[in-house]
Amino acid sequence: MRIATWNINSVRLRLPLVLKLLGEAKPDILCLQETKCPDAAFPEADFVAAGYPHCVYRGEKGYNGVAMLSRLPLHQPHHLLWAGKDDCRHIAATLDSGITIHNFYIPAGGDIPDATTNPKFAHKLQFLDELATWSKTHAAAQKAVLVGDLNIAPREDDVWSHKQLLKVVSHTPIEVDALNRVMAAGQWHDAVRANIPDGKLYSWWSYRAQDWNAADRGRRLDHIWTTPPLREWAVSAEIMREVRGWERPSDHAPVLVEFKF
DNA sequence: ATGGTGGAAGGTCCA
Repeated sequence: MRIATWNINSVRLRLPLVLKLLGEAKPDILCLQETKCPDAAFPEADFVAAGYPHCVYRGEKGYNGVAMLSRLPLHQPHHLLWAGKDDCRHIAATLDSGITIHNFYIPAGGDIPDATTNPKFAHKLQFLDELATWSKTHAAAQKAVLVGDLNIAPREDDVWSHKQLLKVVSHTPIEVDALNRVMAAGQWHDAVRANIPDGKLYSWWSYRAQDWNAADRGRRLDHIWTTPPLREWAVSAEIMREVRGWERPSDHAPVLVEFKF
């Protein structure tokens, strides 16, 4: 089974790219973030026609939005409220095997890494704090996969320059510590780094570079984790960097993990 | 130190 995650930055604008990815990478489940699409306008019929008959999605106009496209039946679709909002940053569903997939879009956090002056950063930290609390009681013993745009690059080799990004939201110590607390609380296992342990690895490159590929100032913001019962089942991982070079791309590349189940 | 781009809007906000 192959599970992929991709921040698509408008599922309607990039519908042809999603269909191309489904055709080329053939994931069994593709989790999307930033669909920016109300549910009534979600292009479900296109995904059904492409061989993904089981779709769950939660969107709103303009911002946020998460979805899962699946070849396999998805049961008990649901979501939880985070940081006191109901803003389409989480959706979950369970496979026949009893494995639950959680798809998250964690707040980006704004520009200033200070929770006292920047409400967006405070929101991000509150979301992470609640995710840690929830992970402690709901994750470790379960068969679960957590994927998504977590908007944090935790390791030094998850960013192009650790030193230059220490004060840049997505790689500040306060965020990295918060994400590490989530991982510890749920005993979450990083299935991507477990399979690609060494070297620089990115899943996002800014639109603001003249040549994103040549500059290569990326960050690994998108993640696929498992709980301990599934950790040995994740046998390979890939970040599809070439997709960032497709026409009118998302600024994120898809991340894919293959499981032996 | 600054500004750079892209999406959904139809203002600006968000990333």
